[in-house]
Amino acid sequence: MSRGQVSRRLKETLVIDICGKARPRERIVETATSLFRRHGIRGIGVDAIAEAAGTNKMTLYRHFGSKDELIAECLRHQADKAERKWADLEAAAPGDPLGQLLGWCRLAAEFLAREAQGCDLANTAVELHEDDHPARAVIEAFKTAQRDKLASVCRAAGAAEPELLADTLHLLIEGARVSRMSVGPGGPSARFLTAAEAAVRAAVGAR
Amino acid sequence: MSRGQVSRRLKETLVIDICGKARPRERIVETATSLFRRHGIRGIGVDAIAEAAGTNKMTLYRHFGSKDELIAECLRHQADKAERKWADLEAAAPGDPLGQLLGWCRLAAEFLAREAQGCDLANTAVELHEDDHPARAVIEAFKTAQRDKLASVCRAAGAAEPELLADTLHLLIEGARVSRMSVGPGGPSARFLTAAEAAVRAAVGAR
DNA sequence: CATGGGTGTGACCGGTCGGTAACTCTTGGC
DNA sequence: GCCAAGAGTTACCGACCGGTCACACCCATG
Repeated sequence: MSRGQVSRRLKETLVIDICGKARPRERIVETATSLFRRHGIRGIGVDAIAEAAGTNKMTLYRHFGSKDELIAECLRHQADKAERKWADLEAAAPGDPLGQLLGWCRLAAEFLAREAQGCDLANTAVELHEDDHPARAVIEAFKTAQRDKLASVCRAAGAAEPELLADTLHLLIEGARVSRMSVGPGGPSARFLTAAEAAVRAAVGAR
Repeated sequence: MSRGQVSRRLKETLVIDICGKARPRERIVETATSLFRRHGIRGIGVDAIAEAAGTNKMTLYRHFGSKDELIAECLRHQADKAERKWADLEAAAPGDPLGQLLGWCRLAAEFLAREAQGCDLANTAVELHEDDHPARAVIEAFKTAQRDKLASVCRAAGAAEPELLADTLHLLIEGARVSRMSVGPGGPSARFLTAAEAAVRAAVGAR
């Protein structure tokens, strides 16, 4: 009664307006990702996620089996999204690895200035404490892949020590994101771009 | 009954053997710190903390009022401990700020290799999501103070851009600690010392 | 028109959580 | 030896958690 009066058709329409996705599965992933971000993985319940996604707990469990699997799925989505960014970088500066590297620095700095949250993957790694959690493999694979991609671009750009430059840039961005969560955007993370560009310049010489 | 048979005197003795502290308040802080580290702040209950500290929930609440206040107190302890390290650094290389800076790099790298956990303060910043949580002020003050101390040493060491060097080193160590939690000690965090020393060398010149 | 897969609903389970109350016991300082 | 302060014990509260169940429902496909 009361809220249940609204016809199912109308409710779905409302949800589509809010979230832009018709199928429950994707609505759940999208909604869960943003709720995990806002409240932390342990800070939001599956019931609240399902309701916010305009569906219910049963449908959620039918799709994902457990909250832990839902977490892993959300991270997989985020990882895919991040990996697709490299294609944009290559498209923006084709055949110019140094340009791609500097583009990566600029893109990371923009994201840092715009978005309050840190990296979902890294944050989850901090929040989870079970070694066998399904999300752990996703996190490790993603972080390793990101660093390796960075290293290959550094190598192509002719850096003196490409592995060291890649690790340095990786540590800088990772540190900037976590620092932003501790002291906000006015802290050391504001100097990320300057620090990163200096590291690149030192390794490949002035442009 | 059963477990309660052991006299209070004996129980306290056992706890002293385990934890090295006689007074409940300090045992609780010590125990809570290590349990928060192992299970996460939301992953361990006050009851379990009290029991592990060889006391009980009522005593815990009489001392700290709430779990949130206990969290803040634990972080305060950790912050104090970390701030005391700077005195050791100064004592090891008195009047030699560059030596202190390199000593800081080496100390951080050693800690990184030895301890699996990241920074308790930073991890808590990631885990907590309430803006008005009592721990937030502790975290922000500590992180800011650490960066400022780093900056003053960089300045004394004659770095070309002391603020930038301090931010760079801060981002590197912060990134190394969080990276270690994502991909373990074999990842980019293993290159922290090399990257940090390179940054110092570039700003101060060869030693 | 029939059917079956995806979906919605509401109730329920056992467990855990942070926090409180009332009472007893122990101990150190006077 | 007394007494207050600190500490221990037990039970309890209401809320919420992840997860399951049985059942009704809608709608596209045949």
